[in-house]
Amino acid sequence: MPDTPTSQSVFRALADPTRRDILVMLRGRDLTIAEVAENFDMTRAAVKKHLTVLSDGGLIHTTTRGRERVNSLNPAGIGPVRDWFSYFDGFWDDRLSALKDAIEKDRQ
Amino acid sequence: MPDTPTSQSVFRALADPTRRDILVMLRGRDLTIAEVAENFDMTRAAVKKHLTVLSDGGLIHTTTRGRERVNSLNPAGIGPVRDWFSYFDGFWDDRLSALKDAIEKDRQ
DNA sequence: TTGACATGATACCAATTGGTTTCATATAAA
DNA sequence: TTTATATGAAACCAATTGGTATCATGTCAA
Repeated sequence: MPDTPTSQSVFRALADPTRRDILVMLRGRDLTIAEVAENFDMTRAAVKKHLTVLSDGGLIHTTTRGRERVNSLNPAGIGPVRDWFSYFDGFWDDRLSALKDAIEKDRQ
Repeated sequence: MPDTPTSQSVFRALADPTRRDILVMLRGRDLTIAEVAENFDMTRAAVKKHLTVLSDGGLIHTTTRGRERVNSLNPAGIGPVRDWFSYFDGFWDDRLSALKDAIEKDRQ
């Protein structure tokens, strides 16, 4: 049983481009480790490590199917990131809107 | 002039807890390097490095005020992250809704 | 059972990262 | 002008990271 994902483990998981690509891949369908590894120019062992980091971050979960391990996106995994970004509610959005308005105005 | 921030530079900037804390700090008001550094148990030089990474990621921008450098949040900086997450539009949200519905149903 | 396959786990390595110290430079203030 | 302040920059260091190769374990198939 992994620890409950912390903000740190999620942000860390998202920090690597290979891991972000894996997430995009899993968006379509669940994949075994070997299937994920086919898409990269690195060993299965390296891919396995990335999958472990993604799992620690709660962004995927893994089930056993015979001798295979099937990796799936965890839809709730993004939660801590959303939560963290909520610190900026009323900042990013407000200022972004203000920026858009300013650009609009500038065009006229 | 820094390079245009890539997804990678933004995600990398967000991966460190100190840097995320700095962003939260800057939410309230703009701060000089020394002011930011007061809040951490590390040297100004270390804080400066973090600020450079945040700047490379386009999450802050810096202006000169005499001998001081004032750091401010860049509201547009979060853009690449939003863009990347849009790969999952119709996944995270849909499945989260489905999950919520399932939980609701289970309660009844 | 025996062999092939899918994965787990470990040791190892080079590059990156987050931190330090030290020194140089530019601006403010006495 | 002299001195203190705020920052920039570089050299250096230990820990972490992303990768490899190797070997052990568990499962499927003939």
